[in-house]
Amino acid sequence: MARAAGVSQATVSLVLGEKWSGRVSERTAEAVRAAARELGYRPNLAARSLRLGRTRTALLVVPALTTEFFARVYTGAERVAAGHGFGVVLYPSPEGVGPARDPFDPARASLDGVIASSMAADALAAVRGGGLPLVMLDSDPDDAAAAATVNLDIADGARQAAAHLLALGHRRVAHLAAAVDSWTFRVRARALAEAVGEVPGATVCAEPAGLSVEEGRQAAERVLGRPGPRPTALVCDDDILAAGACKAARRLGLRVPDDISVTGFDDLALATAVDPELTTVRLPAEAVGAAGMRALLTLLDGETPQDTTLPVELIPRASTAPPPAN
Amino acid sequence: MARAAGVSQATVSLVLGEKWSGRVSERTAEAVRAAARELGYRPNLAARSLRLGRTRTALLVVPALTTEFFARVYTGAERVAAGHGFGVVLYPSPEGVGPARDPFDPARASLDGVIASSMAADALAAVRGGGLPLVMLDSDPDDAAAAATVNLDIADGARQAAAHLLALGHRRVAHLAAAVDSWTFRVRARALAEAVGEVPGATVCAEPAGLSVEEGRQAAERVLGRPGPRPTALVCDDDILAAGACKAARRLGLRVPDDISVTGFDDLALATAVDPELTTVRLPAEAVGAAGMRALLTLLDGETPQDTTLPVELIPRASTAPPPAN
DNA sequence: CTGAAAGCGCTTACAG
DNA sequence: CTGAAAGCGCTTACAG
Repeated sequence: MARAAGVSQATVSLVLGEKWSGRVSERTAEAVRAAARELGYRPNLAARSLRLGRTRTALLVVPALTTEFFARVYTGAERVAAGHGFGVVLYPSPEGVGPARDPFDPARASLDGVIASSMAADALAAVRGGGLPLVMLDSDPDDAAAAATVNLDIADGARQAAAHLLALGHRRVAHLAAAVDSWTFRVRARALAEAVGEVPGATVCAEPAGLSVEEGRQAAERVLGRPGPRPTALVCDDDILAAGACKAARRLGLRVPDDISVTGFDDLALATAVDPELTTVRLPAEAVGAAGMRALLTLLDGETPQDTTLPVELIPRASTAPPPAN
Repeated sequence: MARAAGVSQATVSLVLGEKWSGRVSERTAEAVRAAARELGYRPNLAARSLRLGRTRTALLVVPALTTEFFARVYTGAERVAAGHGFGVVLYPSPEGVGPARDPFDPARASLDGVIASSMAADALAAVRGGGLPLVMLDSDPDDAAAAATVNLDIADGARQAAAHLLALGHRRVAHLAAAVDSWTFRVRARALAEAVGEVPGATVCAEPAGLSVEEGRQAAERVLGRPGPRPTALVCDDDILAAGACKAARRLGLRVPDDISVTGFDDLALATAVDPELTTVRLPAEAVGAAGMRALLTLLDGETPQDTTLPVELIPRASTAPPPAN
């Protein structure tokens, strides 16, 4: 205890907590700071939490940390949290096999709030009822369980992709749809269908695919191998799927983008690692995390955060071109 | 407090802490459990930490969370931690611009130990001197600061890549070397040079590259565009660099693997997302995280963990082949 | 301007 | 077998 080196416990707390102005003399304050520096003193957070009844810790529930996208969401949330003396604890859904873990051990009891992605619905179910303030990410804004929602303008992104392809002259588009029952993917499907439906003679058909390169490749091979006129463009629900679609095209002897155009969603590093580089809808993952954390902080302040919808942007690259003359 | 619903505080603590056998009657124990269930009682972790002087929290220091590799390291560490009632807090090094954050705010004071990657050296410097138990990942085993080290057999991986290429008939290999001053990359360079040096007439030249697809591409273009006999194989320090190398080859009109072979390190999802799929040295990232956490737990038990070296495996895929006849 | 005291919710000897 | 009490290190009224 820094008390040994000067004054009383209360004074130390005041000075180090920046609440001393007009209550402690400048001389004393400086003495306290010097002693703290000397001793390398750090306040005990457990004691502070106990006293304050808050832990300044948030739980981020994500489907899996091994995907670049959610790693970035975390990064954004964490940065904002740090600026407010908050910490973010991750709760990645148990992926694959393995015993389901208790999300509250050891987190729950020392949590102030939860930020959750709609894709981590299962994990979230365990957290529900905790009565903790909840901010949902990329989710149905009408979900009553969430005190606030931070969304991406996903529908607009799907429309931008459709408009890009339509303007290029494509009329037969296939949608490689993520086989995940989540609000964000339903929105993509609906917006895409509507946008394409507005152009006479244009059609979309949807093909479900698990979220992996391999399953994307298989789904694309199904679509492209089907009898009847072949689609000239593949709109994929994310970049991973799009990478799989490109592999499928190549296997079938089709060139991207000359014979078939491909678009993705996310703009992961993968989008520019593959060749040709992917035309994709960039989702500002870090901004999502940051906005989620801000909303949670607002909630903890007893105020009502505004629902946010972040804009989204199509990045045209080398995987799209006019359809083959034929 | 569950006390209201039954007995004394001490009894509740004993029962819920599974320390009651022979000290509390079965009847009382059951009554306590029932009451806890009823009230949805959760012990306050801050109070427990304060009392026990331990927080059951570890800090994982990594260079950046946005890379799939470290996301997996975290996943492994987290899984082990959870099995022991421990939490893992991430401290990603400040990447790019932005104010350097204080790694101790709010983590430090409530940390029991640190697990750190050698690639996060800068961030670690801030943590040093904290006097916390430290487990280093993929680092120089002679580093005195670490109480334990968890390593990958990186040298063997480099040797496997070299042997694979040499067996295929390659004699001129170039090394796209990560431009990061870290033990793990120095080991790769040395092991590769030694392995190639053992074969008469075989040569390696190293070309530094920043760890991105774009910088990998540029470095590969420098190597391949140089006057004199062109290398027939490119050994890259990671998969990202290898993806860049493949793009460079294609830009120069060279086919992978017919004209030039490429290998990577890591075996990220990226390795099979690109076309052709990458021959690469698979590093068991999750196992590294898990072993790191186990070592830290051993340390916290007052025992001395053994240094670990995890085996590594070359995965031959489509980016390597015999050199062109010529 | 500064200090003594209470109390946050636990766990762990110590009595009984 | 069970309870009363101390104490972990803070912060915040409350005195002085």
